[in-house]
Formats: sequence, structure tokens, C-alpha cells
Amino acid sequence: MKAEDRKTSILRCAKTLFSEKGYHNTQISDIVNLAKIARGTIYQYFKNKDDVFITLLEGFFKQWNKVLIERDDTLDLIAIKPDDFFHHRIKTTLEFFSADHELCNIVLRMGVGLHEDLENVVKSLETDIQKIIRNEILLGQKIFIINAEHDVDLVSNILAGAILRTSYYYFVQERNTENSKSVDDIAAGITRMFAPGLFISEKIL
Amino acid sequence: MKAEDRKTSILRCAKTLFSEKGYHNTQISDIVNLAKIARGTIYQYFKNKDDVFITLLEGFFKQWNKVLIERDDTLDLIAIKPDDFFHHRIKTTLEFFSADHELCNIVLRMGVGLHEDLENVVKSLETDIQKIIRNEILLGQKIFIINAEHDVDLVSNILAGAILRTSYYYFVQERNTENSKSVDDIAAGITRMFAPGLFISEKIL
Amino acid sequence: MKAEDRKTSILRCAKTLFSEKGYHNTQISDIVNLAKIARGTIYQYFKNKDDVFITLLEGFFKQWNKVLIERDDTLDLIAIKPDDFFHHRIKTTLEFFSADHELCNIVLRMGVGLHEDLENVVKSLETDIQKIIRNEILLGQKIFIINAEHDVDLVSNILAGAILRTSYYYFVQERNTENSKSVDDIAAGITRMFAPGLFISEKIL
Amino acid sequence: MKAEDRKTSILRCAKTLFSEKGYHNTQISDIVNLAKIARGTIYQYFKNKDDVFITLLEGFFKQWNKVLIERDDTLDLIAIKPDDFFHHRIKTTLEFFSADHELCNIVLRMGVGLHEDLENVVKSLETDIQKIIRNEILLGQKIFIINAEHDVDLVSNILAGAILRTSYYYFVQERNTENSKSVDDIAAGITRMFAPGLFISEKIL
DNA sequence: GATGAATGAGTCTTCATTCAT
DNA sequence: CATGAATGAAGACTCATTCAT
Repeated sequence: MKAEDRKTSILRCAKTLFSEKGYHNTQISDIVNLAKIARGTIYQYFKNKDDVFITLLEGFFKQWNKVLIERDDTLDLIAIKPDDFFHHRIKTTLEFFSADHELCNIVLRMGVGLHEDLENVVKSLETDIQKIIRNEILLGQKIFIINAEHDVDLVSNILAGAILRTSYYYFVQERNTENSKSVDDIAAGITRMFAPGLFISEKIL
Repeated sequence: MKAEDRKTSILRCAKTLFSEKGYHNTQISDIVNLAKIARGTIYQYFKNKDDVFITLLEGFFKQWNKVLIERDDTLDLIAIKPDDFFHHRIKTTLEFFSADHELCNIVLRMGVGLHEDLENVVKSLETDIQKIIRNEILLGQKIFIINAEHDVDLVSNILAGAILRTSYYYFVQERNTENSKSVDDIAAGITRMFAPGLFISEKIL
Repeated sequence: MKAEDRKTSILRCAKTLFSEKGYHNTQISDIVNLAKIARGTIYQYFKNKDDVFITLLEGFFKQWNKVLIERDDTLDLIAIKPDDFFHHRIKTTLEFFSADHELCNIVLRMGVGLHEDLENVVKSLETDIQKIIRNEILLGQKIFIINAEHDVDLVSNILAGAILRTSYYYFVQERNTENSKSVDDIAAGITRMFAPGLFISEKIL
Repeated sequence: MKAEDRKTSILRCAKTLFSEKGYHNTQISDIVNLAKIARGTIYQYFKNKDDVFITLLEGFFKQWNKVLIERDDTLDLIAIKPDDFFHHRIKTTLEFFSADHELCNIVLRMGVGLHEDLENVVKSLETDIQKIIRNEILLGQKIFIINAEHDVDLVSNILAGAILRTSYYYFVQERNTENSKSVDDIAAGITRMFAPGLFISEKIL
């Protein structure tokens, strides 16, 4: 197997296990067993266990960013109505989470209670998500489509919390149950909830 | 020292440490050192490390429930306007989190990646919070003050996510920084965000 | 409660527990719980855990010796036939074991794998039993009722082993099952087995 | 070192220590020190301390059975006289014990006062030995060479007890003292003791 | 590159014993 | 004498990481 493929295969196995059992309860032996390689081989591709985990998280964040940008290219950013854009963004993020419930589980529930270093990686990831939302809101306020009364920090945290928890609920916890919901429905529901309070009313009407 | 006091003292020390370092990186030795007791003493009061952690979480949930009920007694539940009640509930919960940022940190960030048993305790705690919110919303819809269009599961998760994340942001992460905010302001901000979309408009006006 | 009674009560509880669970798996807490006394109290009556165990074993051996001597007083040691005497002794010992199956269990199965000191106590106890048998045989050979061909060490060990194991089998293992046997039957069976080889034939016929 | 060799080496060291100090007083550190390996290495080959001990006992029993069967192949089972066969079997077992006095010591004296599981292993081992003897006697009775008056359970326990104790006495306790005896002499002595009572007289004469 | 045996620091947990009240 | 909270030495077991082959 080529080096790059082996690395990918290890990451795929690690993702499954970290998602199922969390960081601490996933042993190096679990990963190498699942990947059908020898104990020592994993250290040819990763510095240590933390390195495997961080590589996974970083890949996730890069991927998410990329998806957001690609999807925006399909939109007419001038003509679009504010709540349509809100809905589009929510939906894109939810689709991303929903496509990989293992990654979703790791980011939303796992990987905490780690060493200080790792802890910071996880924290900054959630913070990054919130920062991006924050910038969107700031922009919205500058161009008078988002109510300027709202505190931008507060609202970005509200949205981040709502999106992350909703993703966890529908894509991990209730996945494949009768309670599950389509991404469309979730995005529409979130939009319906937030739009009236978020956007300058005239623009909506 | 009397037995009950010692137990309380151990719990207080454990809370501080679990909050600072997470479950896995808090050693029994850390706890007994901070509590200034001998290694074995902690095992007179708790079956094992898990037992300490679970006792902490259970105490938290009971406490939260109790605070909610007590605060409701000060309200005229008949006369109060829906968004005032919403604001009151948000504020009470935020006050509770804000009063004990260590517990807040444990519940919102820590205690994951644990054994299956423990994992379930933590999960069910967050689920409990969401279930209580869910019931409030259901009630609100029945008495026509909350928009029946909203899916009750979705909205309760949105609110739980928003509240938990906001609490974490302001009470743990930004605590004592220039970004920090009063509970009043946060509650008002959350209400302002949700009220327009949540409540039947005539009732608000 | 008077001091002597308390000591007796502790010993009785300890005996039950040592018999049930063996030395290592019997905790001081088990004993004090069963005796309904405080943890520290046991140390008023015994130097330590070993002291409790040794007191028990020593009491047993004194008791056994006493019973043998007392029973012999009821016999006409001159007139008795050799196999009757053999039968009498076997029976007395078996009766003694059978009367206190807890003690029997401790002596025959438990209390090994201990500290060096304790180990020696247990060893010397079994050795004492064998030594006593040895002396009887030596005497029997001197007065020409026991076949002088037999090696006295060997035969005494054979008898000790046979008796100890038979006791364990019938009084501990098969106690209260359909396999159980009366002391009389066991004694008769052992006699029937040993008499022909042990005794000078003319005396038996 | 190859895996199988290492396992064997650990077992050899463990046997020496369990025999010298008993189960409870043999620490994992003692074993790894003697085997000149690291603390963790032993856990690559055995689940835990119990596993080492049980492996040892099981190996012993398999070995003993094998030796008995192999030795029987050298006999003319039709022509042999009953007391010769008795003598042969006693001798084979004694030789086996005598060849490995450490194992002998473990089986006859140690490994008691353990957890319930282990206790049962040890018990069933002694029971197995007795059961095998029992079957031989039953057979002897069926073909009219062993006195049918004897209770088969009783006699098998007598023999097991006599053999186990004699082995312990000569191969552990008095090993290398002036009291020690050759295997031949012990076997002859036991035969002389049991033959007259055990076998139908005509067959002997 | 791949292997897997070996390592040993790090942790939890137990339990006999002490001692202030 | 009795109590029971406190002690801490001791021991089993884990698991990320290394390294000779």
C-alpha cells in the first residue's frame, strides 16, 4: 500500500474508534487492530496518539471551510434575500455534519478532558466556528440587514450553540430513528426560529 | 472532622480539579492533596473516582431543578407575559450557571470520552435539560402563546444549545475579561433574539 | 459484655468467616461487622489479624488432644482388641472434626499461602497430628500388635493423609448431600481398609 | 526471545516462587524480577496473576495424566498381579511428584484461601485425582480383584489422602534430610500397607 | 518500511492498623 | 473500654512508546 493511502486508512479507522469510544478509551492497539497493521507502523505516519487526533480535527475544519466557500459560489450574493442566505448557510453546515456523523460525534461530544494542549485544539475549533458566524453577523449589521441591536458575540454564540447541539441531536443521537429529520427541515426550522428576531423586518417582508 | 463535612469538602476539591483539568487528567492524588487528606480516606466516602464524579453531576442537576422551582414561586404565573416568562427562565438558568463556573465548565465541556457508564450519565444530564425546555414549549403551544409551527424537538435543542454554549462562553471562557457580560444583559439579549420568532405576535405587542 | 465473652464472640465470628472465605479473603471489617463491634475494638483483644487466626488454630489443637485423652479413659486399654482400638481412635478424631465443620474446613483447606510465620504454624499443626499417630504406631510395634515391617513414618503419614482427606471429603465437601456418611460408617470403613495390613494377623483372627 | 520460550520462562519462575512463598505472598514484581523482564511484559502473556497460577495447575494435571497413560503402556495389563499394579500406579504418581517438588508443593500445600474462582480450580484438581483413583477401584471390584465390601468413595479418598500427604512429607518437607526415602521404598511401603485389606486374599496368595 | 516484543512510568484501589475523642 | 475516621504502604494492572530484527 502506498504511504498516503496507509495514512488515510489509519485516519479512517481512528475516526471510527474515536467517535465510538472517545479519545481516552480508544487505544493505539484498537486503531492498529482495526487498520490491520503492526503496533509500530502507526508511528511511521504519526508522531503519537495526539497527532492522530489533531490531524483528524484539522482535516475536519479545513473541509468545513472549503465546503462553505464552494457552496457560496453557486449563489448570487447580491440578489439573495437575507433569510435565504441564512438558510443557505445553516443548511450547508448541517449537510456537512450530517454527511459524516462520526466526525460530528467527535467534534460535538468527544475529545475533551484531554491534556491542556489538546484541549486547546478542540476549544479553538469550536471558537473558530463561532468566529466565522460572528463575522457574517457583523457584515449583516453593516449592510443593514441584521438588527444592529443584537450583540454580535452573544448572537454568534447562540447560533453556534444551536447549530452544534441540533447537529448532535439529529445526526448522532437520533440518527436512523423515527425522530430523525431531513437537513432541509432542520435548516428551515432553524431559519423560521431565528429570522423574525434576527433580520430587519422590512427586508423580510 | 464530621463525616458529612469531609464528604462535602472532598466534593468541593474534586469540583475545582475536574473543572480545571477534566476527568481523565484529574488524579485521585490531586484530589486528596487539595483536600489535605490521606490517599485512602477518599475511599471511605466514595466507591471510586467515578462515584465522585457522578455524585457531583447529580448534585448539580438536583440543584438546578430546585432553583427553577423556587424562582417560579416568586412569579404571578397567570398574569405574566410569555416573553417575560421566557426571559425569567433564561435568566434563572444563566444565574445558576454563572454562580458556579466550575460546575458550569464540567457540565458544558468535560466528562466526555469516559467509560460508557459515565458517558451515559453526562448525556442524560444534557438530555434532561433539553427535555424540561421541551415541555415548557409544548405547554406554550397548547395555550397558544408559542407559535405552533415550530417543531418542539428542534426548538428545544436550539434553546438548549444556545443556553449551554452561551453559558460556557460567558461564564467560563470569557469570565473576568472585558468581553464578560451581566446575566441580565445575556438574558435580555437571548430573549430579544428568540421572542419575535417564538411567540405569537399579538401576545407580544 | 464481659471481656472473656467478647473475645469468645470475636473468635466465633472469625471462625465462621475464615472457614467460609479463607484467611486472605476475610477482612478485619468482615469480622467486626459480624461481631457487631467497632473496628478498633478487636485490637483490644488481639494483637493483630494473625493473632486471631493462630488463637483459633491453637484452641483447636488443644481441644482435639483433650478429647482423645478423655475418650481413652473410657476404655480398658489392656483388654481391647487392636482393631477395636484403631477403630476407636479413628472414630474419635472423625467425631471431633465432624462436630465443628468450620474448624475442620480451616484446618484442612484454608489458611495457607500466608506469611512465613503463619505458614509454619499451619504446617506444624498437621505435623503434630502425624507425630501423635506415629507414636501410637511405634507403641503398637513394641507390643507386637502392629506389623514391625511397616515404616513408622510412612504409615503415620498414610494414616494422617487418609484421615485428613476423608474428613474434608465427608464433613466439608459432601456435607448434607446424599453422599454423606455417618461417622460410624466412615470409621468402620477405614478400619476395614487398614486392619489386615496393619496388624499381626493372629491377633485379628 | 521467542514468544513461546518467554511464556515458558515466566511459568518456570512463577512456579518456583509460588512453591516457595505461596500464592498470596508471591508478587508480580517477584516473578518479573526473577524472570528478568519488565513489569508489563508478563501481561503480554497472561491476563493477570490468577491466569499464571491456573496455567501452572492445568499444566500439572495434563502432565500427570499423560505420565500415567504412558507408563501403563509398558505393562502387560492382563498378566500383572493386582498388588503389582497397585504398586506400579503408586510408584508412577510418586515419581511424578518427586520429579517436580515445586509443583508438588504448590498442589499439596498452596493456592488456598484464594478468590472463589481459584479456590474451585484447586478443589477440582484434588477431586479429579480422587475420581481417577475411584474409577480404578470400581474396575477392580467388577473384575473381582478388589474386595467389594469396601465403599468406593471412602477408599478412594483414603488412598488420595495417603498419597497426597506422603508425597508432601517426603518430597517437600523431608526432602534432602536423613529422613528422605527412595520412591521405590515409599511405593513398596504403601503397597505393603494397603494390599492385604484391599485385595481378594486368594489373588494375593 | 514493517513488525511486535519489551518497556516502565503512572494510577487506582485495598486494607491492616492507629489514635484522638 | 469503645469508637470509627484517618492513615499510607503495598500491590495489581494499563498503555503509549521504543527499538532490534
